[in-house]
Parts: sequence; C-alpha cells; structure tokens
Amino acid sequence: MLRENLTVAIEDYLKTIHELTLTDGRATTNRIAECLEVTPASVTGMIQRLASADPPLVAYHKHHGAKLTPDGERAALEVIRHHRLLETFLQQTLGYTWDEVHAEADRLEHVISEELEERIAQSLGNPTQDPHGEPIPNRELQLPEQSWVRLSDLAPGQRAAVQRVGSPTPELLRYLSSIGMVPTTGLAILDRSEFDDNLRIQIENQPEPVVLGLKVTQQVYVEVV
Amino acid sequence: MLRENLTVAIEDYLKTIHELTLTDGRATTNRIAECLEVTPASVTGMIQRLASADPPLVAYHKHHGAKLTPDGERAALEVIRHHRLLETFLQQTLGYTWDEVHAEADRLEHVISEELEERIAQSLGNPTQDPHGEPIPNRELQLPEQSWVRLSDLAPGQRAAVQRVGSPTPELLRYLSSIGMVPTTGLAILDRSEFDDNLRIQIENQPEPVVLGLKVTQQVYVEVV
DNA sequence: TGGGAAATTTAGTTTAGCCTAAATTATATT
DNA sequence: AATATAATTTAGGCTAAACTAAATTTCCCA
Ligand SMILES: [Mn+2]
Ligand SMILES: [Mn+2]
Ligand SMILES: [Mn+2]
Ligand SMILES: [Mn+2]
Repeated sequence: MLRENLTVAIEDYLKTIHELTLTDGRATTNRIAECLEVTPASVTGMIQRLASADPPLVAYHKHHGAKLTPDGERAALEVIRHHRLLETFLQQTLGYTWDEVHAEADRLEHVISEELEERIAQSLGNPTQDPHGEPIPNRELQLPEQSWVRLSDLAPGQRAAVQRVGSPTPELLRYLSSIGMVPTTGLAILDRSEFDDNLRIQIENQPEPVVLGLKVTQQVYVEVV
Repeated sequence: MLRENLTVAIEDYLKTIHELTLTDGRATTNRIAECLEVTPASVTGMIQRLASADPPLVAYHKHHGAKLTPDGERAALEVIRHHRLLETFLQQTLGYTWDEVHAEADRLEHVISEELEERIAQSLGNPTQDPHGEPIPNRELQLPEQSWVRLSDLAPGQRAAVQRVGSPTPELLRYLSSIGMVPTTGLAILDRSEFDDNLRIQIENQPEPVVLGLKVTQQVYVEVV
C-alpha cells in the first residue's frame, strides 16, 4: 500500500497511533477513538483493515490495541513532516500566530505533494522545529531522540528552557503567549504548593512570577539547564 | 447547504459545470463526465443529488444537462477563486512554473480556509489573473466580463496580445513557454494556410516567425489591438 | 479467585460516490 | 415518418468510513 492510496482517514489514524505510542507508550482502541472523535467500534474496524492491508500498516492483537509496522511508521512520519512544515510555513511566511496554524495544517497535510513539501522546506531553510517546538522529521523521516521532562515534574530551585507544548489547543497557546512562555524561553521554579501542585515560576523577561496549575504545567515540556 | 458541507466531489462538479457553461454555453451529462473522468451514469446521479439539495445547487431537466442556481454559482466561484489564487501563489512565492501549478491547486482548492484564502490574496497584493491569464474572482466573487477571441479566429495582418490559455495541459504550456508565447505577449498574424488553417505568426521579441496548428491556436485567447 | 466494570469487538445499518449493464429518450438521416 | 445512433437515465452493486446496539473479553479488586 503505497502513499498514493492512503486515504485521509487512514493517514489520521496512523498519525494518532504514532503520537499515542510516544506519549502513552501504547495506542489503545479507546484512546484512538477519543483523539479522532469517533466511536471505539469504528476504530476496531479501521485497525483491522490496516492490519490486513498489503503490506500491513499496523500489527493487531485483539483487545490489545495497535502498533505501527515499519511501513505504517514511515507513512505516519510522512504526514507528521507535512503537518509541522505546514505549521511553520503558515507562521513564517503567511503571518499566522501559533494558535491558528494547527487546524489549517491538519487539512493541508493530506493533500500536498512531495514536490510542495520539498519547496516549503527549502523556502524555510529546512527547519527542525515547528511553532510549538515539536521536532520536524527530516527528509529521511528521522526524528531526533526526545528527552522529555514535564514542567510539572520540576522542583523549586530548578532552572529550565521551554522546549515544546503538547496537545496545543488554541486557548492554551494564547494563554502561554500572554504570559511570555514560548519555546526557548528560560524559567526558574520558585516554589510548589502543598496540595494542588501549583508552581510559582519566574519567566525570563517578565516582571512578575506566575502561578500555574497542573492543567498547564503537564502540557509544557522543558529542558533542564 | 452551506460551504462547509460541500464535499470535494461536489465542488469539482460545480466548478466543471461553471466552466463548461462558459466555454460550451451549456453543461451536458457527457461533457461533465469527460471533464471529471467519471461515467455519465455517475454524473446523472450527482446532478440529481445537487438538484434536490437544500438549497438546490443546480437546475435539472432530464436529458438536458445542468444549470447552476445562484447558490451553485456562488459555490463554484468560491472554488475557482481558491484555485487561481493558489496557482498564482505557487508560482510567485514558491517558484513553480506555470505548467506545474494546476494539479497541486486542484487538490488544495478544496481544503484551504477563508482565512488562508485571504492571507494568500493579501500576500500577493490581490492579483486579478492567474499564471495562465485566467481572471481571479474578487473577494465578492465577481468576474470581469470576458471578451474572448481565439487566436485561431484572427486574419493575416491582425495584431493582438495574448490574454490567456484555455484547458492548460502541462505539455501545451511548456510548448508555449518555449516559443515565448505567454499572457501579455504581443503578436502579429503573417498568413494562414489554405486547408489546414495553420497560422504563421510573428511573436514579439522572437527572431523567427512560428507556424501553429488549430490544436494550439484554438486554446489561446487573445485581445485584438 | 470470582464478579463486575471497563474496554473492546461483532453485527447490522447508513451515506457518499463511484461502477457496469440495460433501458430509455432525443436527434439526425433518409 | 421510420429508424439508426447518440445521449442520458435507471437499476443494481461495490467500497470506504462512519454509526448504534449487543455481545464478548480483559482486568482489577474484594
Ligand atoms: Mn488530518
Ligand atoms: Mn513527504
Ligand atoms: Mn479539485
Ligand atoms: Mn473563499
């Protein structure tokens, strides 16, 4: 099953399975259903089709979720490269803000040709990160190893640089912009509240510290310095 | 039936019906089928769906082809604006040549948002023509009146400027580039052959005249000067 | 270790959009 | 006006991708 006969639905499933495998360690039927906003029954149907495709795109064991085959992995990375290049292009070249790029890229990613992918990459100077700090697979579809530490895992006294934002909803992104917390920004943990795990954080170049709850700090990944 | 629930197939049908109506004066089942490379039976099925949509997008009289309703016309122009803006953008901003832009635009036209349409238009300075010389509907979806004269209709002695190229296949476009005949180029008819209607033409800035057959001259539209 | 809740799969439908083959209608020619 | 040919529609079928409802399996805990 070459790239040409992958449908939009299939590409979305592969991308979701890839991302769930990275974040959760596995991709279960119900999690996939949640991410794609379809019913679990629909996911089972699709997983079974993907597993019996030629060549198979996922390995399927009843009641135990889906795992990408090398072919499925390659197809997923291709879509992810499209997505992240598009997000970067929309921001750099067309003046979108980082909270506006996702929905547009989510549709365009399935229809751009390899030619357009390459021209976009060239015109941007082959970027390695998208606006949310996510790494862009290179031309050979390789991703750098990611060492991920959640902001929520830091202890008072630690210093770090913002790396990327996971599940970047427009609302979260606009909020982060407003407090000056974007990829590469430096920060220092001042203290942690007893019960609710709120963090008081001093953000680089900001006059006042902010207090952030888990809803925010679990979505922000950092590099400890 | 708002823009949101128009499928790719529907948009392609509406666009084709619009273009056939302009070029042939009407859109028959078989011509639509040819253009879209589907069977006539499929076209009948789709026309009937479009006619009974709410609101109807075409007027349908059995055995007499389809005519766009105002709603259908609006939807068609929306897709055509997308298509021609995209072609222009691909050429101007990403360095595509005029024979490469069509296929890419044909897929992208269905998935870009109004927001992206507007940003592309802005970044290009609201162009009024695409790379093939076709007019781009403005923001209100108005098209300028077109006075079309085919190059093949000119008589020896007449002078004209190239306006646009109809049904622009990549092969035709590459050929026209190679002889220096692109929109706005000036030319003069030297003479016409007796039986085959070949035209001998002097093209502006070219050392030698060229002889072109109907296959070419019927696809090139000009403005007599 | 045996239920019960949660997760997952099966079975049966639906809709869009295409197909082929056969039937029908329009048009053109004599 | 009758008939041949071309254009179009009808009938029936297929695949992709979704859904709901019911059945089944897994897993966790008392
Ligand atoms: Mn998508
Ligand atoms: Mn690619
Ligand atoms: Mn199209
Ligand atoms: Mn538009």
